[in-house]
Amino acid sequence: METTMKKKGRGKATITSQKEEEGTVRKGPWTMEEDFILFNYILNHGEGLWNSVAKASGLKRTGKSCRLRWLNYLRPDVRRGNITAEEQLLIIQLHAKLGNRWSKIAKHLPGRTDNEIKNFWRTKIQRHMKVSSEHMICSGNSQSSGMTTTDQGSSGKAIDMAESFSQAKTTFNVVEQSNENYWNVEDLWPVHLLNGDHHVI
DNA sequence: AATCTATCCAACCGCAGGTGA
DNA sequence: ATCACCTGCGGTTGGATAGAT
Repeated sequence: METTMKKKGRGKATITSQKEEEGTVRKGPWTMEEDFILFNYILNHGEGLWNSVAKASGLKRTGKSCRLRWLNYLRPDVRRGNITAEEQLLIIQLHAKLGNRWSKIAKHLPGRTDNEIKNFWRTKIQRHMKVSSEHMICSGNSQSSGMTTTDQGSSGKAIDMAESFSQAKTTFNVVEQSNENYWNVEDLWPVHLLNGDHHVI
């Protein structure tokens, strides 16, 4: 499995203040220790009731934050990186059908999170559409498609995208991501086993 | 080597819907 | 019917990193 966790902090980094240390809500990147606590708690007690999870586990995080961390990162079936060509095609087709219903789209892609798909769409597909749109405008072909780079206009265009995906994927140059500087979620498992729960997923 | 720019993506926020009192 | 709380979703932010200059 490719479930991994980055060692280095990413995303919003809210400096942990003295106040936060003293009991208020913590924000920003999760530490490995927090991941470990949450991971073990959920393995022992199950998912759901996120506010209870946040309180009972002793994490100074909101229930929302715990839920997000679990769903997007710690869940054992999360697949990371390397969105395959087939997955890309599926995303394009589903987006054409469902629009920005990322969670619905994610349900069709086992192991992929709505956040990951959303990020993928925004950073890869939308940009590709923008680039190809500009290219068509430059070459005088924009009149037939009425292109736009917004989501509103992207669904119809996505159908074209799907149709021309075979060619596109050669130029997409997407997804080959490095997994260096990651730690594995599996790294957390042995300790969990030591805690006496052998029902590993 | 230093600086600038573009890209990635984890995590936040606000809102809406569901549920129970 | 109303209120409060919880959960889930979609949009956005901004720090880290890679690549270009």
